[in-house]
Amino acid sequence: MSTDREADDLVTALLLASRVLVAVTARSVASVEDAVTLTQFRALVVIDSHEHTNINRLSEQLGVNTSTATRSVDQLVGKGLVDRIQNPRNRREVIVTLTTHGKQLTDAVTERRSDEIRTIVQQMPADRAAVMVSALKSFGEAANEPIPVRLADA
Amino acid sequence: MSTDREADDLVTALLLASRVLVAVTARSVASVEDAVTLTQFRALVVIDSHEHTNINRLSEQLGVNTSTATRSVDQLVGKGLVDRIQNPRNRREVIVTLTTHGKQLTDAVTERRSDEIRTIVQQMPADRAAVMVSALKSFGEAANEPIPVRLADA
DNA sequence: CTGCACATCTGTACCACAGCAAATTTCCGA
DNA sequence: TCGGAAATTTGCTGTGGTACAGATGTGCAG
Repeated sequence: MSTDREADDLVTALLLASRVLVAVTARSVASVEDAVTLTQFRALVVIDSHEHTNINRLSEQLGVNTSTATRSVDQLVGKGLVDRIQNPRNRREVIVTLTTHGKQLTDAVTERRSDEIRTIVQQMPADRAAVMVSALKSFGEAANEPIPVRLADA
Repeated sequence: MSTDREADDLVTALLLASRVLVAVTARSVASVEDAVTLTQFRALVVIDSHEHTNINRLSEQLGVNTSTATRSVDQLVGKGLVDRIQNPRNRREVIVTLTTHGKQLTDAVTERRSDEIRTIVQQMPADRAAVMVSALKSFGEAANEPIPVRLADA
């Protein structure tokens, strides 16, 4: 970044955009709150992104006790959204994976979020939209590098 | 937007940025989870943004029963974060406002979020950052117009 | 003044979630 | 083989969020 002034402007603009995107995300998650609770959905997302995870790592990712993770998985199994599989290499471990039903649910949330974002994007002037893509990619890349905070509570 | 192709690229880029910003927001909120729960914090945010709100409107904004809103306010009052004030015009109504302590808490969260965003922004190439501000403002404005979804669960 | 509607609060009940402690099964190194 | 560590599960307990129904107090129209 060149000047502090420009940086402040960008931070402010991102704060504003952040509110919009968080609200969009909250709505998309709320659309499946009849099927699963917020905690259960967070577990689904972790399982989706870390295929073949066990209870321990799941609990770490969620920042909760292992017993809590066990019971979250219990409920998700009961709803037919995930499967418990014994690891043949290590029978102490349980591997948790999404069922097709569970995958459909997480995909539905993402799709709903995409739809809302697309609706907004279509209202934007073309010239602004054109320059935004590379800038956002750059932002995403910049975010991946630093990781200046603890991961537990993400 | 000009072409569908460009629109899809932008939606994808925004989905990526959205994940970053949601994670940043989640961390900033988690930093005060010792003081208040997530639901209580959501109430604080509503009260902060809609100064002089009553229990009914608060419950509508949160999408919960009025009794739930009453009890959330109970707890927030107990923690010294909000004040109940009898509306002199209408003694049926209770006006809820943030105490200075409550305001400090919500501000602290925003500040933490700004700090994290600033850290990311400083990693970006200057040329990308320069064009991003106007584009993001345009995005924010575009989001305000449509409101294609119900507000209750925001 | 009376009755109805409104705003809030209270009682009750239920479920999700959280952690701690203990039990069980399994793995692995000595 | 034996003992400790690891992974999961289960029992127990507490807190919080939520809704429904009902009580209380207040404003307002007739």
